[in-house]
Amino acid sequence: MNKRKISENTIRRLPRYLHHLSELAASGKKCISSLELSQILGISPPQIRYDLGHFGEFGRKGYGYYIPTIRKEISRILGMRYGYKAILLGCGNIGRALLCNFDFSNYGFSLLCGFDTNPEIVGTVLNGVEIKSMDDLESYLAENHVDIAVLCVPRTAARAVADILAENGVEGIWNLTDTYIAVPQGSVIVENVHLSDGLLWLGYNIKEKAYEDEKRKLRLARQRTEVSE
Amino acid sequence: MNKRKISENTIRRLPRYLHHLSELAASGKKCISSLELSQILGISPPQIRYDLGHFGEFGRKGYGYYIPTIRKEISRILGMRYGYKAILLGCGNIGRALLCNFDFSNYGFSLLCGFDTNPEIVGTVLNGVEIKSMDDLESYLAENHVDIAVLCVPRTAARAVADILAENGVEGIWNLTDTYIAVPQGSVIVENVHLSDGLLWLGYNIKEKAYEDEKRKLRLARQRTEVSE
DNA sequence: TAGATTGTTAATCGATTAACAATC
DNA sequence: TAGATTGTTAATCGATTAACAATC
Repeated sequence: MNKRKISENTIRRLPRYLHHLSELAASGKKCISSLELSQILGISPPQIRYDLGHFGEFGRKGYGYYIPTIRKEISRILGMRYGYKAILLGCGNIGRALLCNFDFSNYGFSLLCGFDTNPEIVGTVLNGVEIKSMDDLESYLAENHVDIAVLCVPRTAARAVADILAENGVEGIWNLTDTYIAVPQGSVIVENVHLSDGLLWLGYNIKEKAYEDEKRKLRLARQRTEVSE
Repeated sequence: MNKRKISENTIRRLPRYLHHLSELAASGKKCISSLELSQILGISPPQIRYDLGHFGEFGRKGYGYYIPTIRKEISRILGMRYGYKAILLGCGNIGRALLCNFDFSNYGFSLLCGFDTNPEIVGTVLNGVEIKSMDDLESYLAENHVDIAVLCVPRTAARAVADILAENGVEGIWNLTDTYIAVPQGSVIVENVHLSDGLLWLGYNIKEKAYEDEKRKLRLARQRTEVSE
């Protein structure tokens, strides 16, 4: 372990390592080499060793990595033991889907409450989480420390709500609206999910694959003609 | 424009370009330089020019890019004009959220129907989309060409459903379940969204920022002591 | 001990950017 | 024309990987 710079890509890979290691642990596996892990992840063995090497020496030469140790270490690196406090803004379809299905505690977060503007759901409890009025957001933030806001409001409200969050000490915004949010450098940290980007990426790759398949077919047809001549 | 290799990063940036250009178009802007666009996107001007340069010469020297042209070009590159056919698997909370809120047609996709196992919702219509029985999935795929499957089933069913999709000619899987799916090289293309990865990334960055802030505070305190001595 | 596998450096590879000719 | 900005090459920067000493 040394002070070499940790790349953004390394950080982005850590949650993936954790996910697969948890699956392996659930299946009863205790130990794994970087080679075996690389086959599951599609990431090269030196890449895995280098990534982990930024944070310490977690493996054992000649054996590999002990899964419980490495899971604990990655959780620690990701800050999962801090019990970050989260609130959820906007309990429409997406917000409700997260409220009801997403297991925040499994990732070391605790979801304090939700906020919405609709008077019909304000005051109700969804999956054990109370829905408060959006009007009370600022006063709530003044009285409670919130680390992360899960932003699920309509796109038209996204910027305004993000500003309130940033001005009131929220550390991070998990932006699940269908727009991007930009904040000044050094202010709140934003993860812009923007789901549709992944769908468009798929569309591009399907187009390219069809094109490549077509090219290969033509090449094969040409070869066959040449042989028969 | 030439045959230089197009990087994965370039493709991943295209949907973002498109999103911001659409917002600019909606605000009535007609023309933009790579410099101005870079300030909106946080991507360097040469990066933008280089990215676009892979696909053609869309700008005008001395002026910049005409927004309608560049939007059309990026849509074309992403394959948005092919009207890809999509189906949605699993109409639980997340699936329903996408059915009701996600504007597939806005991204050039058409959502044909949904599938679920719950007999109470099979046969119903949600936001104009018919929900069919999961039992009929294979026969549906045999009779209809489907480009993309939006996978929202429970994680326990994810792999089994993905296999059926891959074996029956679906080109791409937009995997919104909370697990990763691996398929053989050259088979169906998978986009593993795995939402929680982004949340963990936020957690890491909050931890690091707190640590950096702490270090800076200590440094300042030390400097002040030295000055007063 | 022999075999296996880590941790880490140096070499390589690929992505970004600086710079500038072309030209609107 | 002068000023602005693209498109593209060459230079730089950073990320990945090959290789191997260390060692379980």
